[in-house]
Amino acid sequence: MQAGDGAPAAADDEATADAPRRGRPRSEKARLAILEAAAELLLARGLSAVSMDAVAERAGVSKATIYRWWPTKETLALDALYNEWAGVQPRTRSTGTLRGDLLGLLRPWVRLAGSRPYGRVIGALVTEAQTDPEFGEIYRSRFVEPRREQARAIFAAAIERDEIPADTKVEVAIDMLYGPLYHRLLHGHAPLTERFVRDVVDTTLGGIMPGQAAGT
Amino acid sequence: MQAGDGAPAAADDEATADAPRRGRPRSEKARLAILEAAAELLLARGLSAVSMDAVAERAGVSKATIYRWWPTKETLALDALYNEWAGVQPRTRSTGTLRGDLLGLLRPWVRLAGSRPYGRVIGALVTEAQTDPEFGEIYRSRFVEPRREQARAIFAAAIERDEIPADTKVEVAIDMLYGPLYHRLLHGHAPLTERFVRDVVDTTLGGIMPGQAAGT
Amino acid sequence: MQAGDGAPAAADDEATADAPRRGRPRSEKARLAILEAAAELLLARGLSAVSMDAVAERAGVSKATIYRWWPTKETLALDALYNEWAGVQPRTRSTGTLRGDLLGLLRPWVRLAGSRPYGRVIGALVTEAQTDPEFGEIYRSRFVEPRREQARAIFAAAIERDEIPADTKVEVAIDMLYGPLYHRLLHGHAPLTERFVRDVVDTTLGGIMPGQAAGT
Amino acid sequence: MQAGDGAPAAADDEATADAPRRGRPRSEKARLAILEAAAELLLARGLSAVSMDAVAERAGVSKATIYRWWPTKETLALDALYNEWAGVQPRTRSTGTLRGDLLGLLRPWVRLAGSRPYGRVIGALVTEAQTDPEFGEIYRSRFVEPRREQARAIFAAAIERDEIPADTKVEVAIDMLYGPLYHRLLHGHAPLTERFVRDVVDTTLGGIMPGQAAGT
DNA sequence: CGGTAATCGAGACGGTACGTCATGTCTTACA
DNA sequence: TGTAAGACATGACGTACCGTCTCGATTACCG
Repeated sequence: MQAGDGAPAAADDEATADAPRRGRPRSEKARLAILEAAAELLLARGLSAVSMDAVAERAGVSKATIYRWWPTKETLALDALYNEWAGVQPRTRSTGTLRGDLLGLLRPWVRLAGSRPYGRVIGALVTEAQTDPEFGEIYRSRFVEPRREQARAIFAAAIERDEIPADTKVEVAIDMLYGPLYHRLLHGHAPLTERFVRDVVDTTLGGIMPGQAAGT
Repeated sequence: MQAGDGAPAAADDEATADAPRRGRPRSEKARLAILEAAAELLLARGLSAVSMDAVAERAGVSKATIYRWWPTKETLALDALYNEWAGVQPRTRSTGTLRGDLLGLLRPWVRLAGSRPYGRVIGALVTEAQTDPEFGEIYRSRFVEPRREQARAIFAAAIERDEIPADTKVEVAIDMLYGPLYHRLLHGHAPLTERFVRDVVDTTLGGIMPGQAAGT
Repeated sequence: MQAGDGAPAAADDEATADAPRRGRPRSEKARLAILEAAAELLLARGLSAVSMDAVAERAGVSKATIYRWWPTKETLALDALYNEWAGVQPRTRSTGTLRGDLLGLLRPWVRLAGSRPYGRVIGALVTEAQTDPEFGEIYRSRFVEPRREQARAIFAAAIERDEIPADTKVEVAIDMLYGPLYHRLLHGHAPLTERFVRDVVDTTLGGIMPGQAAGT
Repeated sequence: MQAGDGAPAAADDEATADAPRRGRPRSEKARLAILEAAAELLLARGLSAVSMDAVAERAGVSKATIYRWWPTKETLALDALYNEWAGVQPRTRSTGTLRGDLLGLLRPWVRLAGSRPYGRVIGALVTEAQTDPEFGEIYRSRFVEPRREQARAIFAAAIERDEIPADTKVEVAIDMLYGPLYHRLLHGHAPLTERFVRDVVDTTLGGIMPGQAAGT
C-alpha cells in the first residue's frame, strides 16, 4: 500500500533525486481535483459515501486514474483529510509553562475537530485502521504520532525546567489529554468545548504535580 | 428504528402486556441463530463482513426474516454485540474507597475489551452512530450510558463520605477515566493493560483530590 | 453453461415434472425484455455492441438478472437470435421431387438470412463457437443440426423413391448446398439471391444424379 | 484505413520513389516483432486475445508505435495472418485437366487451413469485415479474391480446351468449391479432409459437365 | 375443526458500487 | 521524425450486497 502521494514530502519510489522521468508526467490537476472531490464527499456524507465512482464523476476524472494512485478509497480518504488538516498545523511555541503549552497544543485541535463533522470521518478511519494493520500504520504516523511527538517535546521541556518530576509517565499523561478529547469527539455524549479542554489539562496536571490540585 | 429485540428487556412495540398475539409466533431458534451468526462474522472479520446475505446463509435463515426484525445490519450488529457483553456484566459493589470502586468498574471492562478484537467492532458502531443520530441514541443508551451511570454512583458515594470535594466535576472525571481507555482501544498506539488502568485512575484521582499526588 | 432458457423445450435442471417451485418465480416479463433488447442491439450494431450494461439498461432490468440466466453475452445473443429464427421455421413438406424439396428448404433460409444483417451475427457466433467448444455444441445443435436433419430426411426420401443412388454421400451433398450459401452470407463477395440457390441446387443434383446435367 | 504496410508490395503512402525521408526511419525490427507477437497471440488464443497492450508488451514495443502503423487491432491481425499465409502461396501450374488443376489449388489451402486453428481467426476477420465495410474490402482483396482469380484462370483454360461448356457459370462454380470448404472450416461440424476436397471437386464437376457423374 | 393471520424458507428482482481490464489519445524524453 | 514509457478518459467487464418482492409451507389463535 502507498498512500503517501498526497503528502508534501513526496519522496517517490526509488530514484529520489532528479531522474529524467520518462513518459507522460502525472497530472497535478487531476490529483488535486480528486483530493478535493473526496474531501467534499467525506465531510458532507461520510466515508461510506466516498465511492470511487462518485469521486471520479465529481472530479471529472476516470476511475482508473484514481486506482492508479490510491489502492482503496480509505487511503484516498486519508490523503484527502490530511490535505485539509495539514494546512492548519498549529504549534504555538513555548509559553513558558507546561499548562500554557498544552493548552496551545490542544485548543487548536479542538477548534479544528469541532469545526466540521470530522468525528465521523476519524471514526471511519480508525475502524479501517483496526481492520487493515498496514493502513493503521499510515494513519497513526500521519494523524496520531505527530501530535504525540509535539506533546512529548512539551513535557520534556517541563521536566527540563523542573516543573514536573523527571519520572513522570509521559505516555500515560498524553493519553490522559488526548483520550478524553477523542472520547467526546467520537462518542458525542457531551460537547467538546474549550472549557472541557481546560478541565482535562488541569485535572491531568493536578494528577502529575505533587501537592497541587486543579485550579480554575 | 427499533433495535431492542435482542435485548432481554423485550418491551415490544406498543401493547406491552399480554396480548393474545395471533398468527405464528416468532421463532426463537431463528433469532438466536441470527445473533450468533452475526456475532461470529462481526468478531472474525469486522462489521463490513456482516452482510445480510452472509448472516442469512450462515444462520440457515432467510434474508426476509432478518429484515423483519432488524432494519439494518448495524442494528443487528449492535444487538449481536450486546448479547455478548451483557452476559459479562460484573460490577463488584463498593470496596469502601473511590479508588477501589473505580478499579472494580474499569478492570473488567478492559479485560473484556482486550479479550477479542472488539476495538474494530466498537469503532464501526461509533462511526455508524455519527452518521445515523437515531442509531447513536441507541448505541449510547446501551453501551455508554450504563457504564457512566455506574461511575456516577461511585463518585456520588465518594462525595457522600467526603472522600472528594462536593463540587467535583464528575462528568469530566468520567471522561478522564473512559477516554484514555477508549483511546488505546480504538487507536491501538499502545497496549491496554491493567497497569494502564491503574495509572489512569491514580492520575485522575490525583487531579481531583487536593494535596495528594498519584500513588502506586 | 446453460443457454436453453429461451428455447421452447424448456426441460429445466433436474425435477422436470411438477416440482413445488419454491421461491419467487422467474419473471417472464424480464426474460422477454432481455431477449428483445439483445436482439435489437444484435441486429442494429452487431455482437460487440451487445454489452450486458446496454442490454440491462434497454430492457429496464438489472445486470444481475441477466447474469443469473445467461453466463455470457454470447449465450444471450444465441438465445435472442434463436428467438427470432424459431418463429420463422418454414419447412414446406414434400413436393414429390428432390429438387422441389431442397428449394423448399433453402429458399426460406436465404430469404430470412438476407432480410436483415444476420451475416454479421452468425459470423460472430461462429467465431465464438470456435473459441469455446461448449458454446459450439449449443450453437450447432440449435442452428446447424436441425437444418441438416431436415435435409437428411429429404435425401432419404429421394433415395427411397429411387430418385438418386442409394450410395449418395449425403453429408457431402448437404455441405455442397449450405456451404455456398453460408459462404456468400459471411464473405459477402457476391449477392445471396434466389437464383443463386437454384444454381447451387441444380449443380449439386447434377453432380449426384448420373447422366443428368443441370437444368434451368 | 491503411493495412497494407505489412504486405510485401510495400508501396508506401504517397511519395513512392526515393524521397529523402527526413527524421528517424521506421524500425524494421519493431515492425516484425509486432507482427510476430500478434500472430502468436492470434493463433494461440484468438483475435479477442490480441489486445494492443499485450502485443506491445510481448513485442517489446510501445503502444503508440503500433497505433502509428495500424489503426485497429483487426488490421494488425489481418497483416499478421497474411504474413503467415503469404509464405505458403500455392503454386501447382496446370496439370492439363480441370480436375487436376482444381485439386492442385484446393489441397494446399485445406492443408494450410487445417494445420493450425485458423478457423477461429478467419471467423473473427469475417465478422469484422461485416461490421466495417472498409475492412471488408481489404480482407477480401487479400484473402478471397486472389484465390478466386486463380480459380477463374483455371476455369478459363478448361473452357479454352473445351473441357467444359463455354457458358459455365464460373462464379457459381467457384462458390461451390470454396463454400463447402469454408463451411466445414468455420462450423466444424465435420472434418476438413483431403477426401472431402475430392468429393467436392468431383460433385461440382459432375454438375457442370453434361453426361458425367462424380467419379471416385 | 376449519379459518385467519403472521411467521418462515427460498430465491428472483432492480439497483449501486466494486476493482479490473482494454481501447485509443496524449505528453514527455530520448535517439 | 520515430520510439519507449506511461498517464489519461472512457466504458464494459463479472461479482457482491443491498433492500424489496413474491411464492408455498408452517404454526399458532380463534370462532
